[in-house]
Amino acid sequence: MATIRDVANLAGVSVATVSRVLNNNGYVHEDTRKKVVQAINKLDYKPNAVARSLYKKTSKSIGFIIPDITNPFFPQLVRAVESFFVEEGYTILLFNSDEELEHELKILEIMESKYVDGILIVSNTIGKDQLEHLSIPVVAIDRVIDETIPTVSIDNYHGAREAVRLLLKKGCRNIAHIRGPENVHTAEERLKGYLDEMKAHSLPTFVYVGNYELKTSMLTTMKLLSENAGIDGVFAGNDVMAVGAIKAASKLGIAIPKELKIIGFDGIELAEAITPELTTMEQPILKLGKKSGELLLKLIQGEPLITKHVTYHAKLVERNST
Amino acid sequence: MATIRDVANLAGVSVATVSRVLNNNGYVHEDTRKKVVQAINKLDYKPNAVARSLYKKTSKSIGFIIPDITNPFFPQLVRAVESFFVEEGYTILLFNSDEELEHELKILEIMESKYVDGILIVSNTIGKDQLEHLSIPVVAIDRVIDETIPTVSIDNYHGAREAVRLLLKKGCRNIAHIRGPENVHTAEERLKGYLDEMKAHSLPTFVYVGNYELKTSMLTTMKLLSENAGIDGVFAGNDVMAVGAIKAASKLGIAIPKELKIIGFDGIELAEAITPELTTMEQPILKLGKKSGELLLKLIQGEPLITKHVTYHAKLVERNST
DNA sequence: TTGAAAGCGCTAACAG
DNA sequence: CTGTTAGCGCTTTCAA
Repeated sequence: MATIRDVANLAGVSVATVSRVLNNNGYVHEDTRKKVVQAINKLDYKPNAVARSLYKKTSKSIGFIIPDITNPFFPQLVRAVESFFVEEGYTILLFNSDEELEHELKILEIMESKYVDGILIVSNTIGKDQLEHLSIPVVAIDRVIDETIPTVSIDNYHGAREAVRLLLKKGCRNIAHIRGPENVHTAEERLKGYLDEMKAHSLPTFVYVGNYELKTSMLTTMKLLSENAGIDGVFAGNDVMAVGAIKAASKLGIAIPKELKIIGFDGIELAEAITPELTTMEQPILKLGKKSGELLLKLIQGEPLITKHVTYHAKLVERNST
Repeated sequence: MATIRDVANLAGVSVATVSRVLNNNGYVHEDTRKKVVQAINKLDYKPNAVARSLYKKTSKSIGFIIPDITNPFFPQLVRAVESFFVEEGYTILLFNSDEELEHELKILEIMESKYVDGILIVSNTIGKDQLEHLSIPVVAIDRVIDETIPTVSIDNYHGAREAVRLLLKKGCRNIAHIRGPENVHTAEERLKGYLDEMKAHSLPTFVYVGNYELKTSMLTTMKLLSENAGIDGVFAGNDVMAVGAIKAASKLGIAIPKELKIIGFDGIELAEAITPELTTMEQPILKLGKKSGELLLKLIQGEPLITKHVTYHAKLVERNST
């Protein structure tokens, strides 16, 4: 690999001059510029990003921590984030944390030592303390970690209420909720929305704990259906669990949506792939990704954030499961 | 951020000594080591990976190019690769190429300038020429790029034959194939397998071109069913298209598997999420990821590769669509 | 308009 | 066992 020195020698100039044409700053005579460019081409010279990083204390890279890329919610988010930052000349370092705090902390250390310019994180486990002392800008996605740290998320509470409202409108009266894991912020909010909406209509509530996974949800649905006669609607805490609920109904020979109506939350692609297609509260996943990229970039560039917290709304998408 | 010099000053030793305790090489007296360790802790010092990279010409990072993380085949692959390399102390730079050559080449340049230690790539578009002159070890996954470059893939040809054989065994005689995009290696191999197996049984062939996507495949299936009476089996080039075929059948009111049997290829999680669950030729995706990691790591460490090409076999997983 | 030289933080000879 | 020093490849004063 050719270095800046090789280019300088070949062009018969100093490295400083080469650096100037590389970065397009400072004065450099048109003739010398040409010589330098020629040398660059001839040697197929590419500036060494590591050396540059060392000096500039910036790496043109973003660290992105997600729980698990295998969870269908994240591929789209990652894609949106990556697209945004590639445009801006940044590279994405991707880490799966499995929501394990210890792992997350290790990742944070790696990021510090690698001089990442900014951090994007989706986590329930991490707290503001571990993030604040970081000296690297951070934006949280999907889950609010703390008032002080910038966040892009959606209004889970009202989304949940709207989901329940649809079931109500469709005639359901005995609506069960399969909630996401305890202590997970999104799951708690959605639960609260369900509870409040049901209470507002003086209807009974049926809450079962799921873990945002398909198989467990299928089993849970079977259980909840056998334990409670007359359930005519299910609001699942996310789409994956809703799909599990649909599978359960189909195994039990229960007709959807005639006998049982099911609504999910998230708007992942899977919702459209299955039969019947799943009605869901669709999150603007791409927007989440893009907006969090924008906030982080501003932070990196030292601009102040007017609003630290951006909240989007989930949109009802009616399909065939209701 | 504290530097090695700060640590040295605080501990009252030279930077060399600090470096020695950091890297655990060379002699250093137990007492001095202790002083250094204390200073490190006191300052919460983390070695600067960028500076280290510059000197060692290695970055402890791996570049990974995939077409699109949004394609359900890749999350699992990425996860497997990431898990493997995290263990080994490497970081993953993830890039989506959309299979665009121009984009792939730009990514390669970025990787060179960032001193990535190794490259993993899934691509149909790139050729050996652009990879060979690279001076960074490369391992191709899923698709053979060239004899000369190490590859981990599966035997698509025989997998396809086995898929067709199952349909045959189940009594199908008019089996259609929705193939993947033209010029895509995996798609060509699977097509060849289908053709040869059908020919071996002197059965007619029906080939339609898909693009590995769900919606197109659904439309294509409708078309193929309307154009050819008596189709009783469909071998889809991948699971996503098989799901599309199932949706088409369900829209048309065709019973699966009674009237029409469908088999896919890949073994993605979606196959199990839908109803009826999809029979498929399951690829050992995790193994693919792990093995390619192993090969790349050997290459990085300068060990010779005994076998440049590792081929796995897809495994028939019978579910309810056949 | 250009070059010399210092230095980003670290590692690895080389002396001592 | 420890310190001095020369880089890794680049950017940026400071002079010329």
